[in-house]
Amino acid sequence: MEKTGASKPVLLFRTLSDPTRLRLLNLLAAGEACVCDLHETLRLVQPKVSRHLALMRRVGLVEARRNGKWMHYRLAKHGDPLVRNILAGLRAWMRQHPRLNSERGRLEKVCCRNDKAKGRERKRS
Amino acid sequence: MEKTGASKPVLLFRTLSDPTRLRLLNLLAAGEACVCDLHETLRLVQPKVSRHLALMRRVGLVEARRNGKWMHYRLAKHGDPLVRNILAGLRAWMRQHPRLNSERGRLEKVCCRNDKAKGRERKRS
DNA sequence: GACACATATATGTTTTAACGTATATGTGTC
DNA sequence: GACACATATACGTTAAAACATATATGTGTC
Repeated sequence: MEKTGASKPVLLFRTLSDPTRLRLLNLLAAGEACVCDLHETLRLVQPKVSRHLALMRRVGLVEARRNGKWMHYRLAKHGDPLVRNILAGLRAWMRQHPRLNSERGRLEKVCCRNDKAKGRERKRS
Repeated sequence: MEKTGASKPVLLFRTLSDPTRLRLLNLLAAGEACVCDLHETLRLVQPKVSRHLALMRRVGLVEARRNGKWMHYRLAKHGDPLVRNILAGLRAWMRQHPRLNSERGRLEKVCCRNDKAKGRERKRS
């Protein structure tokens, strides 16, 4: 392994080279979110979202935090200048992309709705 | 096609997510080079190098120029800030990578040697 | 046109990654 | 412990990428 020495950026780029993962990163750029919000916003089946999040987590792009039944994902704080640089460029690109912007907008609504549901659930107890 | 709108960076990242292509970019970061110099430096079979160069050319990462029998490849001038940003970060990373540095060093020697051969060939005519 | 050399592409095969679906794990409530 | 819900993983299938090898193209020389 690691014959040519370029394996770290290769892994990074490979991880970024999937539309679903970029859409997830786009949503997470707006802040922390739980899996249900993400998969509902993107209208993707839950295992698909979980799988991609797990992959990005292994690579160190995102971090996770459990809160009761919910897993909250967020962008990782990247010490590596290469990663920081690339993510900054990517976020700039995403900000001027209509469809991705509207997905971020949709996430807010979904989050809101789900937070209320969670609230109600807690009230019942 | 283009359902989520993130296809451009996806293509870019996918193109960058291969060790051979990164090694080629690393060599081209030092300047123009012809296919024979590249495949000799990396000790890879020629079709493999040609294939990867063709792919990067289609994506717009590199440009080519024919000079007699030889095809010279160079990094493309990237108008797109995303590409520029990413390539700048990548080059910075490569510069501090020993194995990639030594490959760039080897390229110089190979180039030198091949240029002499080309010169001799031209002299013969 | 015949030949040599540099480069490109085509072909068949193998590897890798994404997918959908099913199922497992983990947590809170009763 | 039984159940409901959120999330994760396992499994079999399908699609994409990389590969080695063979062959085609393109250019210069005679």
